[in-house]
Amino acid sequence: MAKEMPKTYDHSIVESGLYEKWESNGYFHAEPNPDKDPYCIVIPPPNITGKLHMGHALDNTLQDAIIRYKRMCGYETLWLPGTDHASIATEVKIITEMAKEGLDKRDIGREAFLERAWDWRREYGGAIVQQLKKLGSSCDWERERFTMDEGCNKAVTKVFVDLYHRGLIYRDDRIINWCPECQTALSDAEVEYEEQASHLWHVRYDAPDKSYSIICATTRPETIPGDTAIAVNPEDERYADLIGKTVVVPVIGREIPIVADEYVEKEFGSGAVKITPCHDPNDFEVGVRHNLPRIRVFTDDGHINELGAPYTGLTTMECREAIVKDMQESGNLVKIENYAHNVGVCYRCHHTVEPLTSLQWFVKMKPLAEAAIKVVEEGKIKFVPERFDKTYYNWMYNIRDWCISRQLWWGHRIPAYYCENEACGHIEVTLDHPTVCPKCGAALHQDEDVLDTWFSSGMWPFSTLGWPENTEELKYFYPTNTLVTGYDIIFFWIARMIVFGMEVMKEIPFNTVYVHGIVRDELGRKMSKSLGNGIDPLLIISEYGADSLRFSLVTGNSAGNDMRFSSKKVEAARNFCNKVYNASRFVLMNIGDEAVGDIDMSALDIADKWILHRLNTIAKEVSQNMDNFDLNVACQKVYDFIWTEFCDWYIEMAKPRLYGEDESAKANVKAILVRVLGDSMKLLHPFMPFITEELYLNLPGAEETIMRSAWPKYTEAFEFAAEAEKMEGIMDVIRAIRNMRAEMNVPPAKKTAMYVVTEAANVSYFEAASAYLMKLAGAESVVVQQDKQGIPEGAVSVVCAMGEAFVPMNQLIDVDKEIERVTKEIARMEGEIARAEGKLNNPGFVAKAPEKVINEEREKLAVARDMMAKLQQRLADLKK
RNA sequence: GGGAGCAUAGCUCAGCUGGGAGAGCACCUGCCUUACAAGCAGGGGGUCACAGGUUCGAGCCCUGUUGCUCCCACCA
Repeated sequence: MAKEMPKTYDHSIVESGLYEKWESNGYFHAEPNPDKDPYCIVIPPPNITGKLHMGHALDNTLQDAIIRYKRMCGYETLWLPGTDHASIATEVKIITEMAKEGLDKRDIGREAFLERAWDWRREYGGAIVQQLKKLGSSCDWERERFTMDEGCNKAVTKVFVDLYHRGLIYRDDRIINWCPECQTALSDAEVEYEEQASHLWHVRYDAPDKSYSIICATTRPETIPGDTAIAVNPEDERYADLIGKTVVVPVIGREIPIVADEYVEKEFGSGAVKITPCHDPNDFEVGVRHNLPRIRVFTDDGHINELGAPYTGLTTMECREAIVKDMQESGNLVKIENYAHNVGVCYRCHHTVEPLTSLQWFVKMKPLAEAAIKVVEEGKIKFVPERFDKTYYNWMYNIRDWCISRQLWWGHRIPAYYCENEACGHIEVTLDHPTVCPKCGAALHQDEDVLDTWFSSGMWPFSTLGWPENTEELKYFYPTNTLVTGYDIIFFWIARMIVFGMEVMKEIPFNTVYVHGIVRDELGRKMSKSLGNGIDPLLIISEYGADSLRFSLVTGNSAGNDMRFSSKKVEAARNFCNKVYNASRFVLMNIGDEAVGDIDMSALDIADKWILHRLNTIAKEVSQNMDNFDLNVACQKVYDFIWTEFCDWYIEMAKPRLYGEDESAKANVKAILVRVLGDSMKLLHPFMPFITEELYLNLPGAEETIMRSAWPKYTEAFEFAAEAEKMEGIMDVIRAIRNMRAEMNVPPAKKTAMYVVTEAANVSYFEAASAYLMKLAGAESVVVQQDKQGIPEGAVSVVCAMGEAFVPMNQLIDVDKEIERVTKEIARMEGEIARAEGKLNNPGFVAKAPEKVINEEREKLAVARDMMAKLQQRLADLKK
């Protein structure tokens, strides 16, 4: 096997067949299992319009890492996948596509349009699923769901009907955000704000008899035809005597009252505001308070209607220009100021949103928010990192009613049926599809509108598990465990899931929300279509492999923070794959074809104990980090362990025995190599599923798949703290000798004799490690002793904490350079002694610091003084 | 107006409950040492934004300042 392995890792070979095998063997599948604890993640369902982007890659890498870890830990692990119909996003795309064929959705009608939408879903909805598979996502595809499948439809309808009958969903003519481009209402969350340079137009409203006037400023003169009042602050003396009087709307000529309302700030502008209840949310409230008439002058498609005469038929922008011009002519326009203000735009099409009054369906959020706030306050749901609970509270405390009806066709149609008998006017909201009015027997027709796409995604954690049926899955996996998502959809989605979970299930939907940031481009810019700076994860995967992409997304950044995508980082990850691959190649080449037995724990040498101890420690730490959702730290630790400790040190230290004659030593070192490599693969598997599976399966004694093998756990048997510490001390000596050789320009090939002088307690350790000194520090022979007898005069000394190494190579060295090196060491040691003495001479430190810290400091000082003495001796010898 | 985050090596970023500053990349030196040049060995480089405070001890905790970013609200 090993002999045919090429020197360089090729991800394309390894990553091609594995996923299919995993999937067909059912490794991702979960079933309610009373013998195991459940662990469940529901995927944030990607839109069916979607193509995998870096955000998905990050989001799903994190989920997969968590789910694979938990699976190996022995949980019955379900990662439940699915896609979102994405009502408005999809409809916009389909309409755009149709427009290219010269078609309008109204031309083909609702049914034909929906057919087309389902076709779209069939055609594109699967693409993202395939892309998730490329990434290695271990989802249970047998349980794949869609927000508009039968079960979800049932859940959505039932929740709507129940909330309606409990008075938590209502229909009203209120001000909403209207996108004239998408021709639908939007929720507040679906409006984004952009600062735009504009003007502030100061307009004078005259009294009918011109005996007085009042000046108002506006950023939207096109709303003037809809004015139904002027408001001033009740405390404002300037206008006190005008309250209750009327003025005339310029150009329009209609008389409107002047009202007093606290909402008006005296200091801003002229202290008087024109009130247009139908086209501004604040004005709407003023209108309600003062019982003002509502004159809506905009049409749904952004034009002026007949109530806006004489501007009827113009677009809002044309109207703005026209009315400004007309007011200039009439002399009512007093002043135009430059002014920057925020304009709301549609989050899907980015067209300016018009606030306007419209008959829509709303969810009463205040009562629903209470429970949702409480469970976070009580810590039943935790955000990781914690600070995102503030974002959540901020939204929840200031929650406003949620407009859920959309004037779209692609989505869940609202289960409200209107009696066609106007005299009856009954509205029937029900799960059935009634055709006649239960009150009067007349015909019924269903509401034309569909629900906000986030209404259905809010139910995702329980609708996907079978609710409203009380399925085994629901009982077993709900509440789910972790929800992984970006901070940008806390409002859209997280908040609504918690609300619905508490309202419908009376139970939290998940206990942890792991929040990650945005993947930006290498310059730190948001990836966007308009900038064209998006990086396609699939291209990265084909060039470097999914493992490398995943690794680069997990390491080097912490939860909740944005990160920059860096191809250098992916390359570094690819190099790591190569490293791991070659380590495996080395092991396979050396274990040969014979079976590898168990580790003989009675025959471990110091290096063996060290690597097993380190493996054990890393397994414990990595588990803790995973449990704390510090995935980056966990991944980094595994990386360091494999590369530095296992590859750079242990494999090198294994070579003398592997290439030696002692068969039992050889057998044991093979067993250890297999064990450490195997466990390393397991620890790395959550992050790099493909390569780890491949390399694991090559090892003797491997189980059927790494993904269902047992996660390495801390074991008492591998606890060798004392020996490991000695080994680290010996490694220090090796490093110091290498350092000295490099500084002295000793050719790497030049081997020398070596004498180690150390205290009695360390002699056996150094003797046990003499092979390593030869292999790694360029020794051709090693003598360990407690004094300096027999050491050739003038041998170079390397002073370390655990002992002093003497390397006789007088001819090779430059005495002046050596003096310089030792002098530098002395200076360093002086600093060390001063630091330790400073601490220990501080009475406060000795009195208050923990004993352990004080003892460590004393130990350090003792070692430093000992080393100092040796260094000074050495310097004196050199100067002789 | 409210809230949050960031400021650490040339670059990108880690740094767990406070106990001698780390990684990757880049840079310098030497090595094709039969697992790996996508590599090995060695090295240089940081008043941890600034100012105070708490503490025996602060990159980490508290207060303030400066700069940058983001979210929410929306004073027309």
